[in-house]
Amino acid sequence: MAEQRRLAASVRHAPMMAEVRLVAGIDAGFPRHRSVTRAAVVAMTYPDLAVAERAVAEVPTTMPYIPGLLSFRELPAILEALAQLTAEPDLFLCDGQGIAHPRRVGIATHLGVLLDTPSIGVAKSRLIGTYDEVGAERGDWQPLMDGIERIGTVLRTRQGVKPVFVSPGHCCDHDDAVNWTMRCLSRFRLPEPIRAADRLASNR
DNA sequence: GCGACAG
DNA sequence: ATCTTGTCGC
Repeated sequence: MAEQRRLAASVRHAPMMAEVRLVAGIDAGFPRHRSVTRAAVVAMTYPDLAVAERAVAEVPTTMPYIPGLLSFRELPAILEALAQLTAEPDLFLCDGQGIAHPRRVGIATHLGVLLDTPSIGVAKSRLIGTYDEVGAERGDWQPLMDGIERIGTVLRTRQGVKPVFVSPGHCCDHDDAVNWTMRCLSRFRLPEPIRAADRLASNR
């Protein structure tokens, strides 16, 4: 937690200005008894969303899952996979929270700060925060709040499915987080880069 | 002391 | 996250 408080001081949120040509999805899986962590990175061109490069890495699991400390469990494998990547993505989409975290350093933020690259957290469920019911249409959203502070957005990415929890990771703002999530969507609940990384990290 | 709790 | 059986919709 002390490390997270230190990282929090380096986080920047300002509207993204640089153009995005390559978006990378990040995810991790735990094959056979969780003793191994497998991370996957899939870089896609934008706006075509065509796979440009992929990387997978496996490392021994060293930490249990502890709510609020997820990045320390998954980042070692993720950094290993990123080291194998030839290209340098302009933006990272991570499976998990950005600043929608007790100390504002979810896995997307942690990764973004380490790489000093724009990143966005797209989580399938809530870690912290309160929000009002979200409209049923694709694109409908509600701010995710922690007291008086806005920490993210609860976004309906598709009609008839549970909304996702989007939050800025590093070097972007709430609008960027929502806009880039929407731009990387096809016909499913999660953005294409994350879906691709998800499949690579698990199996199939 | 009692719940809540990304993946 | 992972496991596992069954059901729903296109």
